[in-house]
Amino acid sequence: MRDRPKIKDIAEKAGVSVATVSRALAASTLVTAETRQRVLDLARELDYRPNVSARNLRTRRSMTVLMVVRDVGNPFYLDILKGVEATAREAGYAVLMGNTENDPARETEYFNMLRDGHADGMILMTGKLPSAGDWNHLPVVVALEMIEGSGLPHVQVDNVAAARGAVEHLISLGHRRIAHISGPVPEPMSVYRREGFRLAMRDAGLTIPAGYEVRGDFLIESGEECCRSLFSLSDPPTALFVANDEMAYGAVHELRRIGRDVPGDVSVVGFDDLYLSKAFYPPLTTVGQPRSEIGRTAMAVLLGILAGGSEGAETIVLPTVLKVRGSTAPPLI
Amino acid sequence: MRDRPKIKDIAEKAGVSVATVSRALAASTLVTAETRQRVLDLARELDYRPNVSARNLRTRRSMTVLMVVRDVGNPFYLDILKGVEATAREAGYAVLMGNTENDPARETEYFNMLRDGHADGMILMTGKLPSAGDWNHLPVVVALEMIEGSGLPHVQVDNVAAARGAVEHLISLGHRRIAHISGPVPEPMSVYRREGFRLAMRDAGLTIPAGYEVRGDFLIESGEECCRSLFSLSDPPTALFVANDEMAYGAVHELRRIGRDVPGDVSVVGFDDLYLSKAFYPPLTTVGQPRSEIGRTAMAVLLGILAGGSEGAETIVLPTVLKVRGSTAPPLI
DNA sequence: CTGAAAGCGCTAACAC
DNA sequence: GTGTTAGCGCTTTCAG
Repeated sequence: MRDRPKIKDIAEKAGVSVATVSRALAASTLVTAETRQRVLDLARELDYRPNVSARNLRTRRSMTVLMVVRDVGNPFYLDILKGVEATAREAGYAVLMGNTENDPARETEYFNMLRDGHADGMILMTGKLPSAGDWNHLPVVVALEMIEGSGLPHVQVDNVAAARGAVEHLISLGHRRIAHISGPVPEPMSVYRREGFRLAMRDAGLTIPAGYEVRGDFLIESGEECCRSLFSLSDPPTALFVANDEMAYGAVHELRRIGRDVPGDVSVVGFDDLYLSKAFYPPLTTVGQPRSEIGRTAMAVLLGILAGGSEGAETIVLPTVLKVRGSTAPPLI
Repeated sequence: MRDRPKIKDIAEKAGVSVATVSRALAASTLVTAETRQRVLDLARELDYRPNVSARNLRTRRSMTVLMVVRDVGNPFYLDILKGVEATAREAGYAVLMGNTENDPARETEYFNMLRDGHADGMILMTGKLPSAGDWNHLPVVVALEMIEGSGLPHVQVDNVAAARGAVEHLISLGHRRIAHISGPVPEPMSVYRREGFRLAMRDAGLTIPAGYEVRGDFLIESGEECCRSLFSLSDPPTALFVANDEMAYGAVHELRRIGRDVPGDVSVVGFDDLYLSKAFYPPLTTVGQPRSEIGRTAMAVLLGILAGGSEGAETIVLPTVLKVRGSTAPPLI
């Protein structure tokens, strides 16, 4: 940073004005090919790099986007981040990471970064907006989660339909006593997946016994605990639809501990298809989300907004795929 | 961004100069407590936020650091990122993500971001420096990997000693036919872990049979392939030391496929202690790295450099812990 | 303690 | 086509 050559240095050496250099660098048509080449050569020779702060100040853009998640430590976000990153860099944008850890103050703080010029737009995956303030006109794309009534564009999957499909798979195998380990209801995503479970059961004419819906928090340990609770019932289930893979890992772990074979005694379906789920034992049947594509699409929508395009609060729904693997089988009876 | 209040607006309303407002906002001692309060109140009222581009241009700092990895999609980096992020934000720094995917052009590009003012410093976890150019005086901290002769500060673990400890664990259980699935030698980290394997074997007076060292690439699939190669030997091993957990998952997968029980027939030790390794079946014995602390420490060292402190190329070595779980047991014989 | 004024390095009118 | 000039919004001398 210290003593870096600036446009003025190039201008002097080239015997032209700073404006011409700026134009040449910007590949403007308003320059002779010859002067342009001279400037370019000089720039390379001096190892010139434009100062981004100066450029940002002048253009009022930062060429940076903010990707905000609840927990950077969650592997689920990885492929999404990768998709966002790839699409962003193709368009010349850098990606800043934001991590809220469910702290309202930090949620607000990241929104403020949009206003102080830190970033031009945001991909929001926390599922919530700061309580105070008017955030609706900001260049924000909601991904993964759903913020009802926000008027913001969304990129997501149909959690209800996907969950329903997963439960229908269990039903089609012959299961009738199916339990659900849900996420942290009443968060929308958890509610949707539970709703899919209920719809599938209802459509098959099956009732959900008392105690067959237990609430977890998406972490491995809570999968174990919920499973324990389910198998202390007098009439335990033969199949589990678990709202995410991590809790499914925990559930399988617990089942093994209490001596139940998966899928021999109990079938288990997860949700998300984390990349380790196929290496899991038994390989986990689960709902695959197109994570990388969610990231790419969300970024593409954001780029559209930043380019001054679509103001409409479109909702893009991407398809899920049920990955049938080794953790599901027909019931014993 | 549009029509945001600026310092000038506050100055006018407060009836002071912009300089005074700037000072008040910076909590300078050169302002009366009273004027300061007036400015602060006004700032809150107008919902003022300083423009970062302007500030960065003037101060010649971006208050941003760059964290560069080979592959953002690798879960291994998660806790490190989390540690970096936490320490960075405490100090008022934002974290930009860089993803090289082993592309030399991108590696150079991220270094250039240091020079164009995009970031003030960098935490480098790719294990390599761009070939051309003089990067040694830049505020860069190498984490996780080792770049010999770079003259840069490092934050890492002792891979040789850790690997050695893992193999000694297998030896102490009674194993003598121990094989090693290595990472992509000759990358330093892979070489070190293999070196630890060799030292432990040598010290125990054990020889390494031909074909007992196979080279993988750190991915699940290569664990499977390497394992297949090992168990097509006429005299296969009774224990495996695998250079990372992902390949260990693949190896266990393959062992199961060919009908070998883990740890009954074959013991397996991994390296990294990914957070799913304890939910794996069998729970994986592995070397735990203090990932979050690596991130925090690397960022702390970088902050020290940015504060104009230590120029010395210190190397900080953090401790590893062997997590003995269910994938290792004494050999059958 | 406060104000006036000078830029940080760049882009974009506006002239020629 | 090219040069001149005026800022972008902020911090920081330098006077007072």
